[in-house]
Amino acid sequence: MLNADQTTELAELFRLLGEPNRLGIVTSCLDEPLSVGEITSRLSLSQSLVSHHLRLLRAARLLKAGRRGKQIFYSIPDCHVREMLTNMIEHLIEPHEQDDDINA
Amino acid sequence: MLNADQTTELAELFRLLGEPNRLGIVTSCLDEPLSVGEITSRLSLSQSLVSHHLRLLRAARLLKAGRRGKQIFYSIPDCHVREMLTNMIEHLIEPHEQDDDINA
DNA sequence: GATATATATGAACACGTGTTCATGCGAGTG
DNA sequence: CACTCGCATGAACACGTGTTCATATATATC
Repeated sequence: MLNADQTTELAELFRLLGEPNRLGIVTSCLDEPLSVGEITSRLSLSQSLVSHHLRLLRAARLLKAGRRGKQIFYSIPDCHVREMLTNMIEHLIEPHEQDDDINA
Repeated sequence: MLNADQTTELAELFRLLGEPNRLGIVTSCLDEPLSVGEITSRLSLSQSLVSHHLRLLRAARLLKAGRRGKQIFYSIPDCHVREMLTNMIEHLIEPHEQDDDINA
């Protein structure tokens, strides 16, 4: 299916989305590009923290950056990321009996 | 978009997929249900480790378990998980100039 | 029922990582 | 050109978490 390196690389993407604040940053950019300041105030996080996270998300191409005047706006780079998030949200809200058990 | 609790819950799902061994376990079950023993030998991991990971994945409904004879087989529970993985893989292999930079 | 096989669980350790505080940098503006 | 605003970076700490070793459970088979 996937070799070890690919798996590690893919896991790295998921790991980035696996931190609440970071995921919040990504999802907040789903509707419209947001400036760093906007993200900071909407999520009530320190500006430093947001910047640290944005750097990682940008590097992984989970967000893309673009300057508009003084500010830098972040947005979702492609449809795969968007659809992936959609699917995961659907999985989350999907009704489910907690058949955690072996018997299904 | 998503409230804080939903974001945390969703992040938890991604966090689980964000560990290479765990992601390997999930993706190895993409094609066909696999027994714990099969997973253990294919990924060359300790049986204990695999079981620990399976427990978490099962609880998060990223995998479902079913007994067949002596063994327990794990498989992907629904289409959302499968599609989500597909999208993420496509995002991974997507050609990209490393425009990590602000200028796009 | 006893033994073996397949999987699950618990405790403990080593390590990575999210966060903060302080500071640096660069583009726009007067 | 100096100044400021918006964002980025670096160091350091506190905490969570993946892994292993040892052991427990449960389902088949004899």
